[in-house]
Formats: sequence, C-alpha cells, structure tokens
Amino acid sequence: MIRTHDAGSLRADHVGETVTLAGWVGRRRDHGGVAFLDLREGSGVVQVVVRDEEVAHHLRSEYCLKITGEVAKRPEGNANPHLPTGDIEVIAADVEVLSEAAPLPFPIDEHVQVGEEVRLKHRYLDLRRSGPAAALRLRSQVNRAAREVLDSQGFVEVETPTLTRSTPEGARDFLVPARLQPGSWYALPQSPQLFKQLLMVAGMERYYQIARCYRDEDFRADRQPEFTQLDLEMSFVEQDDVIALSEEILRALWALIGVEIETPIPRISYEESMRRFGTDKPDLRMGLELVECTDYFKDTPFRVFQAPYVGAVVMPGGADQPRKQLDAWQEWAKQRGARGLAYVLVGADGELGGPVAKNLSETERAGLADHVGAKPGDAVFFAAGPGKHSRGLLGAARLEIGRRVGLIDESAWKFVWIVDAPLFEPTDEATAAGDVAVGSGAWTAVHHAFTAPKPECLDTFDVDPSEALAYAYDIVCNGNEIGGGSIRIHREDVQKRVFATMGIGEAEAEEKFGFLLEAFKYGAPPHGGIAFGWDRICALLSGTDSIRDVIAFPKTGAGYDPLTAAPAPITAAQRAEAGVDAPMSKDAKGVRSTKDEVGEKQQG
RNA sequence: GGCCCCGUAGCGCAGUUGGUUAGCGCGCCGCCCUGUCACGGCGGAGGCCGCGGGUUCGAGUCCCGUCGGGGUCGCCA
Repeated sequence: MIRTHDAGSLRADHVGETVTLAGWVGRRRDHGGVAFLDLREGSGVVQVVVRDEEVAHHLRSEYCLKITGEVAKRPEGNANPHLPTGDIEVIAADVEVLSEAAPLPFPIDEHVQVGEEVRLKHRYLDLRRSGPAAALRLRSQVNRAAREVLDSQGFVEVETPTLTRSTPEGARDFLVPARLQPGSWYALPQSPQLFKQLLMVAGMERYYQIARCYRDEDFRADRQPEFTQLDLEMSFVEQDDVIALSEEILRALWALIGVEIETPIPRISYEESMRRFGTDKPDLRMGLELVECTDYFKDTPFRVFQAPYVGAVVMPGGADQPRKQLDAWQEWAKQRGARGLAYVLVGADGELGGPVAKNLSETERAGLADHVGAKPGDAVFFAAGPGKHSRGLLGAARLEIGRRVGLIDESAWKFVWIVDAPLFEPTDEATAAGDVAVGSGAWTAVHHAFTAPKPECLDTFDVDPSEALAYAYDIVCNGNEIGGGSIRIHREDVQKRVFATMGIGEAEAEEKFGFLLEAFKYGAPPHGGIAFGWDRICALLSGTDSIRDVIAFPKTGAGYDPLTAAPAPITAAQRAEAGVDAPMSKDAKGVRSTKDEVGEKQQG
C-alpha cells in the first residue's frame, strides 16, 4: 500500500508517529506562510499542515496526493470538534502529487446543491461526496447482511441467465439479437422467476440471488430499466415459513441503521387494506382511515351518491381552507382521472357547509359528522362510483391530507404484510372498475400465472375466479411495497387449470412455458418464495426518495445514461452481424403473435 | 401516451409591466496573507439566456413548436 494509515482513523494516540497518507485535496486554506489542506479519502478527512509555501501554492482541489508527515496535536484552541480527527493534524514533511485535477464541473462539497443531471454525467465525482458515497457503502452492508442471514439458513446462491427467453411477468422485454440465429432474439429477464422454480425442481431446496432484472417500461423516481431484487425460493414450505424468513432478513437490514423491527410483523388482508386505506400498500405511519358510506347514503336524494360505492375521508381542520384551495383539490382529483372530489365542511358550530351539503336529506346531514367521525372544523371528502376507483381516490386523498396536515410520523418505520389477495382479476379494466361480476373467460393473474390458489380455493378457483384467493403475500413499509411473493403451483394439473382460466390454451402454454410444465412432471416439490425490491429498500435505509441515489450508475427517466451516453447507435457492420434485420420467417410471425396475446393477458 | 414544473456563466440562482451595457453567491485564474477549518483581502476572466419559428420599434421576459431534465397519472412484480 502507498499509505501507512487511513486518514480518517488518526486520533490523539497517534501523536508523534510518522505516517504516510494518500487521498484527495478537499478544501484548502492558504495563509501564505502556512497552508491547511483537508485531505479526504475513504475513511474520512484529516487536516494537513504544509509550511512550505512553494509546495502548497500550486496545489488545487481534488489533486491526488501522497503525504508523509508527523501526527501532531493541534495547538491549544485550534481543535475542530466537528471532525473525528479534529484534535490532531499531520505536519507534512513530504508532499507528492500523484495526480493533478482539472477544474471541476461542480464542487465536491457537502453543502453545495448540485443538479442531478450534471452529477450523473460525472458520477465518479459525485461519488467522492460523502452522502452519495455513504449510500453505496450502506448498500454493500445491506447485501452482506442479507447474505449472512441466508447463508446461516443453508441457502445456496445461484446465478441464473440474463440471456434468456421472455418470462411472463407482463412487462415489455428488452431484446438482444442472436447472431448465430438471425431473426431470433434473447430477452433479458424481468425476474428469475422461472429459473428459481426450476432450481426447486432440481432439489436445491433453498435458493437466493441478488438478481438484476430488466423491464422496458416508462420510468419513475422508483423505477429504472434495470433494477435489483433479492430473489429467493424455498421448497417444502408454507406461507408462514417464507414470511418468518423474510422478517429475519428485514430485521438484519434495519439493524444496520439502528432500527429494531418488532416481529411478527402484522398482517392484514388485501380486502381489509383496500377497505380501510384504499390501497394495497397502506402507509401506517398515520391513522385516518376511509369511512364506508354506501349504506349511509342508500336512500340519498343526491344523485352523485347513488353509486355502487360511497366512501369518505376526513381532513382534520380542513373546514377553514379558502375556496381556492378547495378548488385545487378538485384539480388534484381530476389529475387522477376522477370527475372531482365532493366535500362537506363541518363548521365550528357543527353546521354543514360546502356545495354538497344542501343536496343531502335532513337526516343525512344530521348524522353525517358522527358517521364519518368528523369534528367541528374538519372537512370531509367523498368519492362515489365504482368501488376500486373510488377507494383508490380516497386512499390517495388520505395520503395527501397526511402530508398537508402533517399527520405522518416521519421517524416511524411501519411494516405490514398484505395477504389473501385475489388470485385473478377481470382482464377488462372497465368491468373491473365497475366491480361488476363478469361471466366467463377474461381473467388475468393478479400476481403472476404461477401463484397457487389458497388451499381452500383449490377446487373452486376456476369455477368462481372472482372469489379465489391467492397464496401470496406482499411486504409493505411506510406505504412502499418492498417485496412480494407467493406459494407456487407445483402440480401440472393445477397449473393447466390456471392457464385455462386465463384463457391460455394448451398450445400457447406449451409454446411459452413448455419447459416448466415438463419439469413439473418429474416430482416437483411444493415451493414458494419472495423477491425484495432491493433498490427501494436501500433507498429507504439511506433516507432518500429516489432509487437513483443508491445505484452506482443510474439512468435518467428516458433510460439514458448521461455518463456513457448509452444507448447509442450501432454501425452498419454491427447491424448486419447482429442479425437485427433478418427477414421474419412464417414460423416467427406465428410465435410473435402468440407472444403478444399471452403478454397482454398476463399484465398485472 | 396525458398533465404539471424547470432549462440564464463551470455550479446554485435573481432578472420588475417587454425597454440602455444581463446580475448575485460559490467555483476558476493572478497577486497578497503564519493558525485556518464553508479562512480572509485586492484584481480578473467567463453568457448562442436549451434550440427553431412568430408577435413587436424592441424579447431572457409574450405566443407556437421542439429538445433535455424532474414529478405525476396511464403503464409496470
């Protein structure tokens, strides 16, 4: 090693030692006869004193230096209590410039705000800053902690292919041309789902992988075209086993930031979550639940409330909002595809105000505040219409209210399992939104096509798909879904019935998943697993809103990498060699259309 | 794909009702400074106001389009 000590590790007991350090010039304070350099490297920062003005004068920010000198106690009154190394300094005897630095595109400084675009373009400089660097180091610890838990439980870490056939999650695939078979393409995996099930058939019994996944969809703050899952699968287990293991992993992760998760983590059913919070990923850092009003308004004269579902959510202290702000709520609702957000204001005297109030009957008005739990001074927002949509709107309103009124306990970590989700949902969105039972055929898997029905639904799931519950579980933290999994189908006959319910014929199933169905013929063990959204979990642990902050080299919203400028055009020669333009064979056309159809039916 | 916000010096931003030579802070360059720690002082360089069109006597400012970034809905285990 070029250095003898880590700069950040030096303390008062090193005083008198001669050390050699290597790192970067942070801030420098040149007083003419004496200059102070903040030498920064992975372990931290230490102040170096250079008394030779000839040496110090030409040093610049981010020069990479090797410094030899003696550790000295700082003169009386000159200690810096803000620095771990603040009691001492290194008196430089020799300064060697290992590497000069050009003027920087942005300052490497803690307290200077820099735009994300320029940071990503020079991400290697961004990562010299303590915040971004800490995020990557924490992520490394997260990986280690998970591996320790899984290793102690006898899990086998297996790498699965990234050049593969499309897996059936339902997102768009990234495709890679196959040079040796022009016209045929690999797909990058959306997840290792099928491979991990095959590993169960293979008798690995306990598999895990920190797996890169690829989905070609529109991106968000919490989405990247390539992202990471902690993916695992276990044989001979039931839901409780996977949940127990998951909780052990989560405890180990949150312990890294000094948080103890209480286990068992509470579980609520999908139905209950939708009813109380209007979402399948409730943020339990705040109370304020939705109030069912369908029965309350069953004889209402107000036409808007003559709907299959009417619900409400209270905004504490919302009655004194100016008209402008109440109008803004209407805009807010319209942005989410609703017609508006009906509201009633409860006056200080208990009298109801707002445009909706006068449309209600005398009795309805009398008992309303009581029914929804509103106090004088509160506002009550209503949504009426198809259940799913209305609940979704109220659920979003609940969160928005929480943010505006400050109901969310930002210091809390609230975990919850969402269990007993429906196995299927109607393919037709309009029908689904209307909550109207549909007759036959058009069903799609809520989770994915390999999720087992709960044991009690095993006989009836294809007779009455709307009532069938999935043997699935999602883990939610502070309103973020951070993982989800299921017990899988391991019987060929059940798998075929699920495919049939989804309208996937035998030929299609054979074409698409023939290798899996074949595998299930040879003594497939019962198995189940879970996948955690690793980027999101790391972002939560780092206290950042964007997963880009916990990815070493992230892409922008358009899937562009500002650093390497990928994706980039290819040459004509590359095109020809890759076989991108190979004519489509008749066969290929057939395969393609089958694919499209299946893909569509398996959305969600 | 829809909607909202933002593009002004290397970075962060200001720029009035459309009106002379487009500013401020940091950084950068030069000189000075022996105890600073977001050191300080003096001086200096640095601009296709994202791009294209339009309105106007006159556009950083108003209008249309476009590109880029961020957010959000759709989409997405």
